[in-house]
Amino acid sequence: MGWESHLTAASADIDLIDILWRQDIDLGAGREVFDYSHRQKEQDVDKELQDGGEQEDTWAGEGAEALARDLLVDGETGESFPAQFRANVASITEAVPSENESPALENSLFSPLLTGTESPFDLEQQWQDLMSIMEMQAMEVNTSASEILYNAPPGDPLSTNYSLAPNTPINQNVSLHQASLGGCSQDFSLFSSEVENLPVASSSTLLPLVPSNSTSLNSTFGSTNLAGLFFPPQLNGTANDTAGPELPDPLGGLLDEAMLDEISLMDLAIEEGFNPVQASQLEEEFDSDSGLSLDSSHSPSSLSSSEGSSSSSSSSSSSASSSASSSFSEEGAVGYSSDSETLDLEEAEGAVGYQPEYSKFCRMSYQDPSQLSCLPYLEHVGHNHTYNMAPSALDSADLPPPSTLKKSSKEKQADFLDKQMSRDEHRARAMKIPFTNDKIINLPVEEFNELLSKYQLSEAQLSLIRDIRRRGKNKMAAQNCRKRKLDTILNLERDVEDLQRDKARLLREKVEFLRSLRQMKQKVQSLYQEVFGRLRDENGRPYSPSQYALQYAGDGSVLLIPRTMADQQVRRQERKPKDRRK
DNA sequence: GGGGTCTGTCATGAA
DNA sequence: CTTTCATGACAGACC
Repeated sequence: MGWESHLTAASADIDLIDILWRQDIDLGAGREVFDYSHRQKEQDVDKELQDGGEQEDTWAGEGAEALARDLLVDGETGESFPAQFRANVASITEAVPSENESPALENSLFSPLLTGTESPFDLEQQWQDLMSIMEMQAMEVNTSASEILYNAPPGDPLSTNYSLAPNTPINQNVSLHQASLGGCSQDFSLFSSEVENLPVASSSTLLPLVPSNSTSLNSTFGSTNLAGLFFPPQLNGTANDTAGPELPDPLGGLLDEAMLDEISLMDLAIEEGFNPVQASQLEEEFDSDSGLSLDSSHSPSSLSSSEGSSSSSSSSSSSASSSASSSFSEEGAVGYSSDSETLDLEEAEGAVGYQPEYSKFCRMSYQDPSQLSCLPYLEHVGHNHTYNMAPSALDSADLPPPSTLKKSSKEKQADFLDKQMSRDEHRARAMKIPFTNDKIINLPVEEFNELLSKYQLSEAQLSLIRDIRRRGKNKMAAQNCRKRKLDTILNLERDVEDLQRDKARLLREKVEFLRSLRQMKQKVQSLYQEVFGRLRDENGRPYSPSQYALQYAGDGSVLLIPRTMADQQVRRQERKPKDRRK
């Protein structure tokens, strides 16, 4: 059924995630980087190094936002940089005496594309995404994929995907060991205009950018330091720069801020959420999901709509939910002439119009006995309660037994027929009711009253007839009610499958978007490092990444500006979104 | 014998 | 007020 396709979709997602994860491993993002305890430890060290303290919320403190800050979330892509990363950088920078002190440099490690980490964090949404992934894993027959996620250390595939380890090929590629830009020439094609504009920008506003022909770049900065160039200090609460302006995003409209926030949050949530305990809990949830325990997405509206759809789709069994009562009841009243004595009677009495409706209930086990007569093999399937009498049996019950039968067999048949008769039929026979229970139950009120008026009936008889009618109608109502309930369940299950398919597809798309985003970001990082590393001042010396930063102007030009200036601008730009979100 | 399912019935509320 | 219908709850029959 659809279940299989769902399974395949789910496994495709897992494959995709897994592939991405492996790619990131190839890129050098080791899982140990995300070790939680280690991270915390490193953060403590960071606390001592940083003076601002505004980013030093504890993990337990302020939930997602605190998490985001502590994880040094990339505001652009949501990539979270574990603290160990910072520590490593700090240790490297210590080896470079010419550089400024760790706080600034640490922060300078982060991409100029980094924005403030504050984000409109829809944690619940992220959790739902997580649950989706879990769900897909739970449905995955091959457990290997789920093991990867469940057992993975805090650095889960996704978060690992979007993390940048210090030794990623990107950084290596852009290291200034390379004499030319060939290594990333294709990258420059993205921003060739900016590169060409560099000299113009420098001459017009700020320090002149001296084209680099030096080969001592690496000796001065080291590739790691160059990487450090790449990251503005706005995440840093320290001296020089807490709020340098985030450099204009070269990716421009491609990277919508909201989108980036969401991505970053997703990463965090995933990183947070993928621990074995929660995974198993989620698994249990899904295991116990019978299709009725629906999540919030299956709201009453969904239910009603599904019922409405059931009416239209599932053999037109019921009409639109709210208006179903009247029409359905009509159908039901006629569809379930379960106490009907004979089909002939119905037809003779003008109940013919009801027949087409029988097909509606073919799926149900409590079908109209008259319908069962069309499917004789069903008569003895399942429960054979004495309440309902098969039409054929009813026929022979009302008619005298065939004379060809021996008396003993007659008695046997009579016993059998007695057993087949409903209790009300027994009562009616005992009370000598002069018409069939089918008439009693199914005749319209007027005709029913007419029928009663034709006979002289005792009070007891009338009472019994009214009870028979009431019970008969209620019996049909109960049958209809149960059928509706079953249809509703089936339709809800179908809806759940559809929604799960949609969700899996959306998750797939999301992962693909994240991947392309990551690639773009890496290109930008490469370009930044390449450009900055080649800049030389009047004396032919490279610029210190802790003192200068590149800034992309709106017109496509690139400016080299002092860090302090850049930080101020970042601070200004950071304030705006915060205000907007309040 | 106990549990699950199916079915009929009753009580109740709504239309 | 009566009738009809929907539905939850319960019980009996059956497997």
